[in-house]
Amino acid sequence: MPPTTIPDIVIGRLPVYLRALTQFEISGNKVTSSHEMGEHLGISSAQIRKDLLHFGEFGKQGTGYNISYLKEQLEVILRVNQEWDVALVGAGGLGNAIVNYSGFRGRGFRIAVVFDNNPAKIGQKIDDLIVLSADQIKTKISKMRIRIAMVAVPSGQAQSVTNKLVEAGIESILNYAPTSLTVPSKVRIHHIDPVVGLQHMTYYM
Amino acid sequence: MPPTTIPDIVIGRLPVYLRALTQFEISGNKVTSSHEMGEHLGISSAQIRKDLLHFGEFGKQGTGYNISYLKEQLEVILRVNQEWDVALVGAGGLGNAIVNYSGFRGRGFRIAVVFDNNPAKIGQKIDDLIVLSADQIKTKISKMRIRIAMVAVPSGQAQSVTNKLVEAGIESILNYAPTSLTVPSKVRIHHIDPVVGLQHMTYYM
DNA sequence: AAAGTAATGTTAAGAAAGTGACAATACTTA
DNA sequence: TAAGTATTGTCACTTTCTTAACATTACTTT
Repeated sequence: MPPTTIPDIVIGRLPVYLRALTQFEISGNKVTSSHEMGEHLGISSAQIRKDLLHFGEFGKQGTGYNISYLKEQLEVILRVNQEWDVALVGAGGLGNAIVNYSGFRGRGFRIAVVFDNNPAKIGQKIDDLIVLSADQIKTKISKMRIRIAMVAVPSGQAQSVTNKLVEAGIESILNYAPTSLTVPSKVRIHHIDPVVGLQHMTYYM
Repeated sequence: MPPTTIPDIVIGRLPVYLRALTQFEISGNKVTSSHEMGEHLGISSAQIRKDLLHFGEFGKQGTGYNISYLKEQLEVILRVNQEWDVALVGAGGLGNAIVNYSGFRGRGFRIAVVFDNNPAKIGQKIDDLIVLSADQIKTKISKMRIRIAMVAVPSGQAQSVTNKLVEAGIESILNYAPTSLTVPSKVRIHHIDPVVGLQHMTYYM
């Protein structure tokens, strides 16, 4: 199954399926169906079946999907059957919240290092991690072989920080700054902007 | 131009266009083009023109788009030419970061009230706001006529909090908990889950 | 054991979204 | 002023995505 042929929009739904399966598992269920998942997520059952079929046959006709098995398979597909070290730039309020956020662990990610350019922040501890100077981004990330980073600095600094990260060899960036960023095409980027979601909804109000 | 006929996916891109225009404006530009915007956002110029044309003719042939004019128009379309009061449930690390986040102001939103169910948190001040008991969600939201809420509580409590919000008359919810939520069809919901973005990217790594 | 029920895997049709091309228009330069 | 350049508004085409339908398979009940 060559990954190149699978639409990106399908890949984007897999983490949502994975999250739903975790919920079902916590509820004590062993088996689910495309219908149940679709109901829960507001997606048609046909779409879920078709999406999964891009990667193999994970269900049993007449029965449905074994939750823990399908979960494992999705974790392998999404490469989160391992834990990725992630670098965080920005140790302000948002950065602190990100480090203390418990939702990364157990879903494939671990904040391994934090940078900031504010001398008052450097050297301070955030939950086990000592904040390093932004000057060390390149050396530290190279040395630690970190491939994923999060940007949680003010908009004005986001592009220059991103440039440093790219230079350091980062391949994927999660950007919390409310600004678009320019990166080489080989670097993947995702944006977390709550206002985009809010404005999308106010259109309908 | 009847709003009902405009695809939701188009609406979803408007906040991104608006954000880009703000960036251009900060850079001191007065005029932009669909080509420049597309370049900046990684979207084709034809798509941007087509999206905007759903709402009217905002550009001038040969010249491009006046940034401040197009910005104003998008703000009107998205209903953010006003400031919406937003209720926040959850005064933990994430809730604190949300209240202190400066990115809502100036983009149409203001955190107007904060709730938590932890007695240790109730009565505490977060940046001008006093944390109220979650028991007051219904009365307070009704009284203040708040229509938008954010959920920043642990996954296990997210659904019950959401139910309360819906009962209080909330129309749009921004959910920070890493879980899907069930709401009546009249209620709009958006999810902020950083792990979904990360897992989307690790697929390609 | 047979009939009934449930759910997948799979295909084809339909719907939606995106792209390319170009006439019309505005500005710029010689 | 005339020619050249830039860029929108717009349409038709192409590609992509979604949905509906159903044969096949597995389980459940009588």
